Amino acid sequence: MSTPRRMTLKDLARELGVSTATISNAFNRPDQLSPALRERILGEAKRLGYRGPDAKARSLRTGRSRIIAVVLAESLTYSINDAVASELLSGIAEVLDAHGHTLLLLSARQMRSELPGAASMADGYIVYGLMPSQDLLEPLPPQSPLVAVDFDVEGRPSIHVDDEPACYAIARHALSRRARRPAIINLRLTAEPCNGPIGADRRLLSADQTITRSRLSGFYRALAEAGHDPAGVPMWNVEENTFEVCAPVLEALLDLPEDERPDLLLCMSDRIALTALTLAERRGLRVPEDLRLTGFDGIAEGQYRAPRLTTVRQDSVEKGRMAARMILGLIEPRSHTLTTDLWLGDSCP
Amino acid sequence: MSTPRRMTLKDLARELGVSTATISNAFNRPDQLSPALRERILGEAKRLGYRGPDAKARSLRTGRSRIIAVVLAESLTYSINDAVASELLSGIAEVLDAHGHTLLLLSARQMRSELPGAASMADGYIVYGLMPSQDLLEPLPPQSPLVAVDFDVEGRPSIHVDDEPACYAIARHALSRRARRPAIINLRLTAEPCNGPIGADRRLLSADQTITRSRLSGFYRALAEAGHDPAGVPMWNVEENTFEVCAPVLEALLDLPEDERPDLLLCMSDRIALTALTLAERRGLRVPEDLRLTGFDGIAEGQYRAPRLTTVRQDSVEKGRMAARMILGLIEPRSHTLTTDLWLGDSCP
DNA sequence: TTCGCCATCTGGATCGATTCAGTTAGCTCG
DNA sequence: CGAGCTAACTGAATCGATCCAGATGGCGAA
Repeated sequence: MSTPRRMTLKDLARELGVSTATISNAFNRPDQLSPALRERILGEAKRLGYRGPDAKARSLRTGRSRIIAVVLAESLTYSINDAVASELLSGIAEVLDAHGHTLLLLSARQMRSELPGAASMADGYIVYGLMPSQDLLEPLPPQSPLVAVDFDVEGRPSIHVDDEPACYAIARHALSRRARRPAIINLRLTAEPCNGPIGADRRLLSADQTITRSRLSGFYRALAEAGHDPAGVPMWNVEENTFEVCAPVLEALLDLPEDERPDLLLCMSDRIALTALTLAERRGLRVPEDLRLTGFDGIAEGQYRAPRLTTVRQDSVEKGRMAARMILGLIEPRSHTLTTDLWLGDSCP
Repeated sequence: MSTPRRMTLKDLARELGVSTATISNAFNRPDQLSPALRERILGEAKRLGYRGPDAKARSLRTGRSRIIAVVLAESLTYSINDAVASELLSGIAEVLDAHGHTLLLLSARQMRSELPGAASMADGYIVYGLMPSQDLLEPLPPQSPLVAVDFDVEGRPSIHVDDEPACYAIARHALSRRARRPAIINLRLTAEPCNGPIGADRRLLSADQTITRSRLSGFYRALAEAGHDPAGVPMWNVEENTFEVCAPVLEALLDLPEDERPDLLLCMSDRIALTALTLAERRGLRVPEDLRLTGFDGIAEGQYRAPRLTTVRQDSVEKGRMAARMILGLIEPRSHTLTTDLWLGDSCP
């Protein structure tokens, strides 16, 4: 006889001899009916195994699903297994949960012309770190709220940290002690994959990823100020902010003959810097004596290792909270730039 | 004047002079109408800006939402920023996406008596690594499919790896070279938090987390076989599989006087072992000469560092794929145990 | 010619709630 | 006493699709 059809609000109304509107009110608007009746309804509901109004029906009727979709750049593996992204997500989840919403996870590669499954029914979209040039946002319902994190979308609010000044500051600090041969290790520049050294032709101007461009621009400013020709400073690219992708690139760099090997690495993330640290130690290079390193993000691991990482601390949890509040309409949707702190560690004293 | 009301299937039908059923078929059942008409409908739909059938309405009518919820133990911060969990998630996402489903993320702490927001409308639930004793699953709709990963739920399919034999094998290998003072570092044992050394009273029998119990039991078997009294082997607990939570515990352990300090650490995860490795190096302890280490999971980072980690490799991506296939009904829902590989590295040769 | 069949298309009931515009009863107040 | 008001509750339309049970027409076979 299969399943005995889930009990509906109407069944419960019939059972209790009241109208469906009253049942609905008992669940959603306590002030619309007498406490006594409400008690009786909720009690009977529990007794009869009615599990509350059906979410699918409610979302059709009200037009709201209580789902917020988070669109992550790249694959989920990459985006999720990353201290920064996971802090962002937990900040988002914290606020959503406190307001009865849930989080749908989408990766950029799912942004085909038609959104998969239920993605189109989200009440809003938080989009994290896409490349502006890839126009992946077209399939999103144009009317729904959208907040961009770490990049910009024309006409939409976005949340950033002060990447440029922060990178200027950390690079300035690093260059206050003379560097014979500084180098920049940067995160993905463009949609086109590229691991390894980058020629001057494919640099700042072509940088598509917003944070990469801002951070780079901060580094350049400090380098120029310190008397280096930014265009002449070696730059190496890593496609993904993971140990396994960074490692080969950094190994190639560290295996350069001593007179070509950089003595200062301005890294665009702590993950890169920590990978460099691990690989340097393995080669018997001393940090900071033989190699100085700066990071970005301020992830916990960087502060536990010896030497402690010199880095820029950003509060990704707060970034997530703010994005969520904005998408829920708890604060005015308007672009924000959060501040960061310079953490002087031992990797670049 | 607000928004000019989203165009509906009915509007499109009127516009084209066909029935709504035909429009619906054009989108969902191409074989139910002539190719020519279908062409015309899809063309006109695009021209008029009709973005396809509304997901909310569809899910009410069909009873399916195309959403699969993944319930993660603990907070999202902890669960997500973990190589194993993120591999699991990406395996799940890969399969879901290929079949037009999307992934809703829930944390165990959201499992209150009423599921938040749209969580109750999921078509199925994949639950990861909860403690069986905390009965968090009660709020889930009892009829919907459920797959448990890394633990068991009465009467439901689950997916495991062969924790016990794998841990037996790696401990047996580790103990084949005489250990003066082995110790076990294990993941959370019970719902009640506990970081640090654990007395014999709160051990195997009280272990609530399924994988902890299985792994521990494998270690015990090998220890007993090697002539150690398992109950006498020091055991230290870490609450979370993160650098920042493991570090203080391991620091306390490594700072013991030399004659009390373990010379072999059987760790329940690579994260623990890698943290131990980092902290040991910082103290000038040589691995494996002064301290031997084994891990579990086979995460990438462990194979890049020197010394390479001796560990048990499990395929978490495949675990995720299998869970997703099961929940979508692509394979028979039945408990599975995946096999693992022993990877002999240099941390415990 | 007539019958049956298939391909194609249609009408309308239905999914399970929410919500708005009432209705009723009880109470207050001049 | 009766008008007016409010609190408490109701009936029915509605959200936007899906999908069953037909209706229609054209074509081939007997």
